[in-house]
Amino acid sequence: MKKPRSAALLDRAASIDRTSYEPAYMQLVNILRRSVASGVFRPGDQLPSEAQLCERYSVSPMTVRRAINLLADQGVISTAQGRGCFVKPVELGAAAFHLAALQDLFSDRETTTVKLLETRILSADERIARKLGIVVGDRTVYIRRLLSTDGVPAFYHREYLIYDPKRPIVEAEMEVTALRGLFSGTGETILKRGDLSLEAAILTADEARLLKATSPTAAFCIEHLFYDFDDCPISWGWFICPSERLRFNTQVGISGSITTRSGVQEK
Amino acid sequence: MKKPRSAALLDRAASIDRTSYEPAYMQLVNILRRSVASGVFRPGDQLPSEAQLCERYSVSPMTVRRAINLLADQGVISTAQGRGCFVKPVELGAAAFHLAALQDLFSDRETTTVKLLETRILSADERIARKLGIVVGDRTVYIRRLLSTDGVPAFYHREYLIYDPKRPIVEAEMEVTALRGLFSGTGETILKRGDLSLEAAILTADEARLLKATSPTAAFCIEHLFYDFDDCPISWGWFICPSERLRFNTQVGISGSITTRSGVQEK
DNA sequence: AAGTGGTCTAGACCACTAT
DNA sequence: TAGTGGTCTAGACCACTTT
Repeated sequence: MKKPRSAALLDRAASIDRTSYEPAYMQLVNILRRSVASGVFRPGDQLPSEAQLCERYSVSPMTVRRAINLLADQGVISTAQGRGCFVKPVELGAAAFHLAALQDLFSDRETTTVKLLETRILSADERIARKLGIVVGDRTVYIRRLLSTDGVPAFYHREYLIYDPKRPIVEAEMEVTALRGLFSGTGETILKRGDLSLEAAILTADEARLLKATSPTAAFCIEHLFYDFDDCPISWGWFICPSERLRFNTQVGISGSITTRSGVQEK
Repeated sequence: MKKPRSAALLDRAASIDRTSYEPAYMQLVNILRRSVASGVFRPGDQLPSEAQLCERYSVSPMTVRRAINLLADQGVISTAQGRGCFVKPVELGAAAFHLAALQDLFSDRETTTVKLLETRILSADERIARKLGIVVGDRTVYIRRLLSTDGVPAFYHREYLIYDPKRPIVEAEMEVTALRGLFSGTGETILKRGDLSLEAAILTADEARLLKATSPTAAFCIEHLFYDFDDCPISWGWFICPSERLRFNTQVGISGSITTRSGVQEK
């Protein structure tokens, strides 16, 4: 078995500032992250043991442990009981594209408008019935919306809702605020969970016309199936957004960034 | 201010099994997750205070704290100092599509083959030079690969590598194992970090022919820019994958699932 | 003032790995 | 056997919010 490069030396200048508002465990996380980012520790290297870190930075084992756990959660290191902590190499499979990009499209601005294109009662065909867990012929509400920011069409939304006169979901669901709340997690909601699926698609002629896009245009299509608290499907639909108006960006590996309470920020 | 629905009652049957291999904090995470999933706690509800949880489940404050932190990390609850812990509503913006789906395309199977379509030295034009941080005319290595699983073309990869005779990256980079290792995080790598960008695209005639796809076909295009340990770009390229051969799936909200050490699993 | 979450201590014991 | 990570205790003190 290959002997891993071991901890040559820690950044001797770095230490925990007890007067800082920043918690000790977070300072330690950032110290170790910087050590990895600057090449003091390379992929495969073994980190100093927890006991060594305790002594070096004058913190208790629980504080070191917390920093170690955070780094492991962030995918920076891997831990192996009885062996040690090791710096992980870059892993492309660990990358994730966050839907927050789509959220930002309209939820940050005050200039978002929703145009209701169509709302009507529709009898469920076999395909809809199967998805929503109802029987063919049951009534659903078919909704088509166009969301624009600053007057530019951003995305097009089609949705089949279960029609239930006992539940006032139709009115609430059609509002702008309902969609905004859905993305930002604010406001009331009767949804417990949802399954999402992302695919690439080519806009149909109708979609291209609505979205004021040149045809043919590539687009993202986000299919959603939402469930209520009884785990019954209540909404099936798609968000369609031209690729040129939405980019998913992410990073893998360690950059020279620091970690804050709310995530990772650029330096 | 609206009074939140408070903790009516915890699942009285649930308790921490001290003989279980499963740590106490993880058992507590799952107990609380199930409470949310089953509707005992609804979005907006306040959870029992940490002190109450300590007493109810006979664990120390640190153990409760750890469970609380995990649930907050998972997006199940939000915490507010001085006020309490509250169940978060479904937030579409919190959804993330993981590239592990692409990784599975070939890394799980033994039947993955890489066909090198082209490898040649290329003088950098203005566009390439800007991306790779070199000057126009500098030599780069242009590589085109086709990755197939079970004989079916899965994705097409084009890449510009910085040509550096001092660094044996060219040989290593061209191997199948290099790509596999890149996705799975195994093997040696000289990459420190990478920026990724996902867009939807329509296959060109050439791409459709190579990928044996009908034209026109929608595809995912994952642009990547990799950096070495000196933070210098060394590789710029694209993975192109027909949408019909790759779907990104994810969930938002709480399902009736349990959490394990490695993430979230279906029940 | 009382209650809440947030941090931290200084150990303890266990399971696992390497020598 | 020694060293490692993994869990856990039983408090302490602080900052913040609500009453």
